Amino acid sequence: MSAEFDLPQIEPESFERADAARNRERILCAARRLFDERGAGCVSMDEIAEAAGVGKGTLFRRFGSRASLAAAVLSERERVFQEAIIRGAPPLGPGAPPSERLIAFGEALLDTLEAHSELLLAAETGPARFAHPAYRVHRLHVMLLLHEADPECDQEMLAETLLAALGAELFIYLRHMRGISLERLKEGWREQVRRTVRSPEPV
Amino acid sequence: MSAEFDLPQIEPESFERADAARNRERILCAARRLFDERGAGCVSMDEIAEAAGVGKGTLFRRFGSRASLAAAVLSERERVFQEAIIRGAPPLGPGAPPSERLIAFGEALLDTLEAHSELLLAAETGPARFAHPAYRVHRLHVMLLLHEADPECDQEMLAETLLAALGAELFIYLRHMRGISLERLKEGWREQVRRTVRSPEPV
DNA sequence: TCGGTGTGCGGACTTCAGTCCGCTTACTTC
DNA sequence: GAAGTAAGCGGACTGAAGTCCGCACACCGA
Repeated sequence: MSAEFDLPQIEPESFERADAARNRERILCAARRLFDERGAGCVSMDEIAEAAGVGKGTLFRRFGSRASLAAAVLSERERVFQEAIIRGAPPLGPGAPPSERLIAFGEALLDTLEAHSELLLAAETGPARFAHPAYRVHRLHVMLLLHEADPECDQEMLAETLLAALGAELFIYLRHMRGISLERLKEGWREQVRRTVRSPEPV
Repeated sequence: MSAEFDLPQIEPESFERADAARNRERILCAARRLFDERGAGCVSMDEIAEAAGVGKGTLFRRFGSRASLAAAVLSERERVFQEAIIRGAPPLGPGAPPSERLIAFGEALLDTLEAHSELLLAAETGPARFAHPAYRVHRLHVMLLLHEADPECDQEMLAETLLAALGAELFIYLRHMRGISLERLKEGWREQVRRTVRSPEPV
């Protein structure tokens, strides 16, 4: 079932002039390097443009905003993650019971946050972030698993609220400002999934 | 039990010179008016300073940031809300069973979001927002109710993740970009609370 | 190979949040 | 009431995101 995603793809940009493609690579490359060296919060768009050897206008023409650029830098990793979810081994991929897959999904996302929270924070800007292809894939995945686990529930709403618990702002606050361990965050996620996924108590 | 909050209070600012107090009032007044007239997203700090008849430096000295100013504008409403939670009538106030109080709490927050989402969005900036006094009161309230409902659960984590479902960004996306009705959002909250609040299934 | 054309380039410009610092003035003390 | 002083004021300044538009050159057809 979970194979019929129509993965909204992020990059190819149907037909692109050669100079445009080259500049895009340059920009992504420079951005990746700078974000990596100094942390996403300490790199300005001007610096990225300069390091890439292109004008600022070009940078914004390609990527539209700082948040989009950060998302584009993350997209390779995201592609691998989606592959693991859709066709990988259980419990992340198909084969395990839905609640276990949901748990594995959240744990994997928390691991990504642990490794790249700053970049993920930069990619999460304003309410529009929920419309981003990557987020939509996550949502759809969670919805399908919830449906499998409990066809009666309102998967659409529950998926949104479950995913809200995995947002970068909350993660950074809990992990770095409150010092909560990654393991405890994962246990919190497991508990939330266990509580959410059972069919409702009979009244 | 819920009376032993040590409410982190927001405004009084122990002793203030007369001109400082006057300027603060002017600023709050102008901000309230402009936010109201044109929407929080379309008002710059310069405009507020000008409308208040003070310099920009004064504005920032008083309120520190745009987000703090928005929070301050909301604080009167927040005070009333806290009063209703702590000493008001059930189901929001004490007297009702904890799950009902939790439901009423979320519904009240959703009503506030419906009326002031833009302002709440402006007040929610970056991971630091979770350290704001108002948020901490909400969290403590939810934790106490969860503890009452189910002393075994990890109230701290569950409170954070439940509250994440009531964030302004998610609300604006669901309500205004996806067009989901307020009633459905409330029903989603009720379902989430029902599922969260029961004690875990025996294994 | 050589125009014609429209996509894409670049960097000056705008806007806005937030900072800095020399000047002013409300309160205190005598 | 006068003088001292520190809290407070204001607006010029900084830095960063995002826009605009005249110019260049990559690609296409001949």
